[in-house]
Amino acid sequence: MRIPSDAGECFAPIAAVSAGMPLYRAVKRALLSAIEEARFAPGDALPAEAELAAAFEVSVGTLRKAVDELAAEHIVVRRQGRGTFVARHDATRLMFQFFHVERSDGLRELPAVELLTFQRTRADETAAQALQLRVGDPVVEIENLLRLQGRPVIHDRITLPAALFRGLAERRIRERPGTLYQLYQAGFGITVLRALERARAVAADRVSARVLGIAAGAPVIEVRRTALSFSDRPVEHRISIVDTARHDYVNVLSRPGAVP
Amino acid sequence: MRIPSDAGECFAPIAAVSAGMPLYRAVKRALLSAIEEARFAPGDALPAEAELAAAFEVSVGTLRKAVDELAAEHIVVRRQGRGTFVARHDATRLMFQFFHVERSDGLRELPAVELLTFQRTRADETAAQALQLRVGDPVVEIENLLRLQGRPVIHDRITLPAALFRGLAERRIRERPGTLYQLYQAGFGITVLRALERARAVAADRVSARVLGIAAGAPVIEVRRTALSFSDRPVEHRISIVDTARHDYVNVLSRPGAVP
DNA sequence: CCCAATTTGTTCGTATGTATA
DNA sequence: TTATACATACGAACAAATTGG
Repeated sequence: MRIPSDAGECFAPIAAVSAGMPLYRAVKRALLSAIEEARFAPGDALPAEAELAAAFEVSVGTLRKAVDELAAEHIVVRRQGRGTFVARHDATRLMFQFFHVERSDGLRELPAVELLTFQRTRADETAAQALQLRVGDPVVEIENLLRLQGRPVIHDRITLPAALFRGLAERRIRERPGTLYQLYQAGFGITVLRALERARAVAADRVSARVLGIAAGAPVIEVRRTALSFSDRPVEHRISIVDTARHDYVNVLSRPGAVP
Repeated sequence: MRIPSDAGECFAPIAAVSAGMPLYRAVKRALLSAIEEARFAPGDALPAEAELAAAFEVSVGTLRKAVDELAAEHIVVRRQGRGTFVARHDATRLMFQFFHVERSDGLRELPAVELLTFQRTRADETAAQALQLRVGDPVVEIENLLRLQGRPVIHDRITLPAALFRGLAERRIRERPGTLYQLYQAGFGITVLRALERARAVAADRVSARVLGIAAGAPVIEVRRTALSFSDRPVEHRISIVDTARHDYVNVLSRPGAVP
């Protein structure tokens, strides 16, 4: 026996909200808002489908269609027999969704990260534009070196809006147990959902060349990434210098799932 | 009044085929096979959902789930009130699914293509591996120059398995009305469904530098693309040299649709 | 311009299968 | 074993877009 649950307290019947929108989309928005407002934290289970359907006063099929889209966007994860959970960042997700450098022979490997510098400063024009800040707004700048097979391959310069990362200190980065995005999520309630990347070839500047142990002027890829959270809000700007002598920057196009 | 249609002639009842597979997936496979075998050509309408469901002896809901996945993979396109159509390559699809260079200010533009060379030759090791051929197998090599805003930006060297492109002649490429992938599809029954791209930074070689009007040795991005058709069969190998002085190689991550 | 037929899109409700604890 | 949860499948009804008369 089980207490009839509390989904009714969490969600109001929909309908009124939907303006020309299909019902399942209105349900999706409501669920999205609940997750965004942290009424369900990463790792939490959502109420069961039947409960949610009852709370929203929609059929199970409609509720499922809403959850289908959230699952396709990696915002929730479904596990048959267990429940539906708010997606949590982990090494696997980083690897397959956000890490795009692999060995030329195709082998993928988790990078070993070394923090080089940490400083509080003010947004320059590039960072301000990417993060939708004003020039001079306070930001945190992090410089990382990523190694693959012990060899330095990526030099990252990361810019974070200080307003979103209150209390971020060098220690928290050094002593974090998992990935940086796990720290964003667990430590600051910021979930990175997707990212835009633009790459170009440049000659390695002196700093990156020294860090990566290559000749200054060697051709490297510069990747500028803007990481987005809910409502496409930018939460991180990152410039990566990638030594592509033994590694590639990969781009798998159009994989809406398995293509069996 | 309408003749009861011929879907019954095209498809047999499913069930027997499915071995541990969900029914909707067996239906999907059957539809996929029909499209792959060109029983429905690109641009053709599939039979109506009700017809297909009747032919397969499944419910409309099950049929819809199968078609949902095909639509998500861009293999078919649905149009409310009109029907479901086998996807056809066009400039828009090229632009959004396969063309990843855009101006640094974010503006996208269709490239103007100039054919530089066309020759029949034999696969080298790189091409053979990418195309799953043996070294020395006959291939067609095409060299293209792509301009954006009149300025040369991309130098393509394309390798095609001659066995798949019987009768391909320089004229057909020069006189094609649309994109190269449209020619593959309309002229040779080869549909490019997705592609894998690996990029690295290199110093421009003398040939590409001259073609692109840049200094030899300037840093450029080299993109190696393998285009895949049904069952992930490789049908094209392409090495693109991209001048990223004014343009970027873009990678939009995790966009399973709109994120509203 | 409107109407009717056709087709996909949305929603409902129910029943059964399968994985998990 | 039992209960719970998601996964699959069915069938029906209505909405919305399109087309042609």
